[in-house]
This record gives sequence, structure tokens and C-alpha cells, in this order.
Amino acid sequence: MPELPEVEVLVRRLQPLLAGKTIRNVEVGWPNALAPLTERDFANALRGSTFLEVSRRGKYLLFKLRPARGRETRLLIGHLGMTGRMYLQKTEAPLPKHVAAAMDLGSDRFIFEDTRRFGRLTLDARVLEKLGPEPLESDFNPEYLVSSLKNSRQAIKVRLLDQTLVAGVGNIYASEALFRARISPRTAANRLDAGQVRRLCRAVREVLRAAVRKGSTLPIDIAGTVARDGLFYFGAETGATGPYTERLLVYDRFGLPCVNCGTAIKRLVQAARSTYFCPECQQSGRTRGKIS
DNA sequence: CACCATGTTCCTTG
DNA sequence: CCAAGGAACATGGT
Repeated sequence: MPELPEVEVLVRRLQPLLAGKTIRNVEVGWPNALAPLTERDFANALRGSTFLEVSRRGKYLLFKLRPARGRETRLLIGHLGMTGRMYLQKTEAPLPKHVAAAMDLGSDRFIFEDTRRFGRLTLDARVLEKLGPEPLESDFNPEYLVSSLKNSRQAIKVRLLDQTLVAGVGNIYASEALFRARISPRTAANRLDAGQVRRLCRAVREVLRAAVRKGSTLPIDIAGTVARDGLFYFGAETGATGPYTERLLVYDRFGLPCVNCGTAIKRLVQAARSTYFCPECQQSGRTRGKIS
């Protein structure tokens, strides 16, 4: 479930559930998720620690912990990869099949499960150093974007996925942002004019903010009485009516009519990832073609 | 068997 | 040194 909005919504929901809880024990189902720590070092470091605060940086979840001994707080860092989920379940409940790590909190158990195993949960904070600005903060602005894009001939869609440019945009919201900015995903980054960069900057912020807003109103089952929550892009699991239905305007809509002009949405592959766009609304180069 | 999937990192090539 | 492309990581769904 992992782009910035999904992580943000998850963080907001985990915060009140975890704050003040102490880790009594740790069970590990997939030691590689903890790298470079070993299973034993990980468990020893966490056992007895208390959750102070849950926050986010890009697509990473940040768990601030007060250790059992000593005054230094510690930072546990989570990444959901492609299929990671985090939630609480009752201690008596059976562990899920693809559990990477589970933390016993007393009456609850904090679960990190991940079928595809691209996710991570580690005390190694180096990954955070390389991240670019937060897209919803003020240092992500047109001036920054102009100067960051001017020396790259890479397609703008591919640039948006670079977490050192901006932290938290993934494959889905990259397509969505370009659609809203009416920019072709194939345009070389250094060929965007100032107006396009300004539109793109605003589109990225709006698309992410809107997704956080929608996710925040969803009745997801983070407490884990049901194994799955509804916080997913396609929303199919809990009956995708209501707020989900029109969440994504181009992503995964190949062949379907553009919501602006009715032209069939196209799909292309860039950097081995699918890109969806409207060939009519998103033309490369100058602002040619009709505007809706 | 084929191809697809919300992500990141490492290696190679130019 | 950098930019860009591709493979690798691993599993499941269609």
C-alpha cells in the first residue's frame, strides 16, 4: 500500500495505538527485513522499549522508541515495499502467514507482514539521509524543482520516482500528478518550461494531499479485528464504493476514456514501470493541442 | 508458461 | 564523477 499518502494515513492511525506501549517480546518471521541487523540484535534492541511517537519521512515510517535502559531515544524505521502492511491484532490471534516481524505489546500484538518481502524494518537510519524534500513542505517549490530538473534529460515521469528529487511519490501518483498538470510523461525534465514546472509542483502536492484526505476518512480496520483493512489503491477488498471509486484519474485505466476529453488512456513502460496518460491532454513540448 | 504488480539498490555501460 | 538502463530481490494473481 505504499506511497506517501498511504503511509501518512497509516502513521496517523498507528500513533494513538502505539504511543506508550512497551514491547515485551519480538518474533521474527523474515530476518532479511531487519538487515543489516541480525534477528538477535534486533530483538535485543527492541525488547523493553516503549513507543513514544510515530511519524513519516517520504515512504518511511519512523517509530521513536525509549529503550529499556539509557536515555538515548532510538529510531525504528519501516518501509512497506510493495505489499507490506502494519496493524495490531489480539495477542491470542494466530500470526499471519507472511509475518516479517511481530511485537508483543501486552494485550495487542503489532504486526508487520509482507507477502512480497520488499519491505524493511530496521534501526539503520542511513536510508533517510538521501531523501529529497517532503512534497507537502515548503522546500518543495517551483524554484527548487526548476533548478533540480534543468540538468536532466531523463523523462519527467522517471524523475518523479527518484526519492532524492522528492520523497514519497511513487508509480501511481507520478502518473496522476502528470495527468493533472497536463504534461506528457515522456517530456525530458530539462525541456519543461517554468509554467509546466509550476503546474507540476502544484499537481504533485494536490494529488498527494487529496489522497491523504480521502484515506483519512476511510473506515479502515487498523485494530486488526479483520485481517485486512481497506486502505488500498483499488479499494476492492471492502466493497469499493464511496470515496474510492473516483480516486485515480488515469492510473490503471488503459483503454478507458479520459475523464477530461474521452480519448482512450494509453499505457507505456518507462524504467520498467507502467505509465498511464492521456495522449490528448498530455502532449509533449509546447502547450499544443486543446485544453479542457 | 506468460505477464503483471504500490519499491529500492546494485551493477554495468557510456 | 555522473546519468541512465537493467537486473535483482521475492511472491502471488490472472
